[in-house]
Amino acid sequence: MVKYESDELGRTFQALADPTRRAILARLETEPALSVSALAEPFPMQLNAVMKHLDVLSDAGLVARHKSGRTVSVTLTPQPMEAAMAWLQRYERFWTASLDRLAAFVETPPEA
Amino acid sequence: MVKYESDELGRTFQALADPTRRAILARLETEPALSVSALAEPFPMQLNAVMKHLDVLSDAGLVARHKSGRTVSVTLTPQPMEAAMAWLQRYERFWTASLDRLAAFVETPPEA
DNA sequence: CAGACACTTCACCACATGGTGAAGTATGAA
DNA sequence: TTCATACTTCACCATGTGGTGAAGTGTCTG
Repeated sequence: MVKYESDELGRTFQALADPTRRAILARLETEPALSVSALAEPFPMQLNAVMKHLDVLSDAGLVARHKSGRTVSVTLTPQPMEAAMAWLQRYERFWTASLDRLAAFVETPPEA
Repeated sequence: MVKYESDELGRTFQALADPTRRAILARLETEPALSVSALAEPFPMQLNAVMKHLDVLSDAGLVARHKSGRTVSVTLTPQPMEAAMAWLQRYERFWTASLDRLAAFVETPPEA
């Protein structure tokens, strides 16, 4: 279980897997620069916990923190999502054009 | 840390976060129905470990298993990816049209 | 039936994750 | 200088995750 590799895409998906983190990103979509405490305020958890989520998000490159004075403002840097979208896009054909073909595969014997 | 909720989207992203599982899905994209052992063969781990990955993938609804005789064939059922794509798509504007506007946000003081 | 084969399940392990409370560190204000 | 504010870090905890080896189950095959 070494996980020494960089695996950018993995960190992106991992970061997106938590509902709290998705909520943080969703808030930053409409309010483009929020302080850490403003971000944490709506959540039913301690500031520490939100900090850890922010650590995961910035390790994944999805947000950036900028200290100005004693407040730290968090901004969206969603470029890593582009790679995630691109990865998913390879499967798009399965739920658009050839859904019936997929259904056929599902019923196909294993040696086909 | 209850995690009682269903959180379909979270399970999807969680399933996609592991490189082994992404490799499994990638293989199923081109070879639409593979047996469990055929799927496991290229990986440097025991069959058990691959089984656990398949459990995660089928819990997320990304693959289906169909037993026929003593072999089990695994097929791609990537519908949950559609929701994941849709979620990501909300952020698409940030890396296409208004990248310069994003850059401006990054430099904006926190109270803006 | 006996045995191989394909898969599943069980018990276990090390490390990651998501939370807590409490203490620590700058920085702005009185 | 003193104190509150805004984060950060530390120590800890329960549970989840990704792997192992070994045993169990159902299905062909000789």
